[in-house]
Amino acid sequence: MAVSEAEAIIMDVLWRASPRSAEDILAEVGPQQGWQEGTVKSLLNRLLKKKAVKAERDGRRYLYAPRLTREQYVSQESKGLLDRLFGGRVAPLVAHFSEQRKLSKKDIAELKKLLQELDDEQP
Amino acid sequence: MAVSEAEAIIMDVLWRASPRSAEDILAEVGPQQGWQEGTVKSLLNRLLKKKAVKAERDGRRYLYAPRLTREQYVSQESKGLLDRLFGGRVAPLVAHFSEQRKLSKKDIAELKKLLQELDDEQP
DNA sequence: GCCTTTCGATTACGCGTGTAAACATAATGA
DNA sequence: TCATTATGTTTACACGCGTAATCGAAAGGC
Repeated sequence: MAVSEAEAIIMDVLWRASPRSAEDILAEVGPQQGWQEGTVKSLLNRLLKKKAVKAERDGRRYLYAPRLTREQYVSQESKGLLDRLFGGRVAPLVAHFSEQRKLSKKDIAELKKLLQELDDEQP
Repeated sequence: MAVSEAEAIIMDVLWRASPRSAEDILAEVGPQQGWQEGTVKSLLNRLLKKKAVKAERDGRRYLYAPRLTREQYVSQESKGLLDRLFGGRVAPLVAHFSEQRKLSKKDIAELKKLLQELDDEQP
């Protein structure tokens, strides 16, 4: 089963640093999201059930760590969107952002460099 | 409120051609999705409630047409993903697909052309 | 003028989600 | 030792979604 949006916020905290306790996670995400203890605990339990995180006992409490990597998650999500909306092809996606004026100077520069590198590695 | 995934499939039919009757939509999408009449009608009603489609009476029945454009929908969805996963920047997204070997020759060629055109229009 | 067919509208129902309260349990402090 | 605290587990509840069955009304057919 898929990691939901609220769950992904918890994952984000764990991707930044792990393993960490529930208290620790709450401290980082609670104030910002307006979540309280029970909410974070529930989300952690659902993530455990989905095998997206693992928990290791540390005395009285648990320390949580990702099992699903950020790369895996990002891949699933972006492939889903690419397939649903752009026929699975990257160029139309970029064209869309270009039309939407969502390409910054920096993006353009980086994209050029990226394409250059691709040329270099496959002569 | 957001257009859900099943609803988006109905929208797709309407984006391809509209206005069309519920019967018509069912014929196109039912067999393929395994949906039957009631399902399509419900989805249409939810889309009406969300103001994503409009309905115009045609004798005994209605003809449905998009109110939300495909462009709008695609923009919302892709901006959402971009912001959530790539800090709102396009280059990292493309880099991700590149690392994932999801860039075809064709993509690369089109991207080069796109960047070239961007250079041309802003000398 | 009724009966059947054709549409749309309403209602239903199980499941996941967001958000937590309530409960259980073990450790700790008085 | 007994109440309190700290943690995790279970239960709750409203809401949206996927999927339809049912209801209601209008339009023809006879």
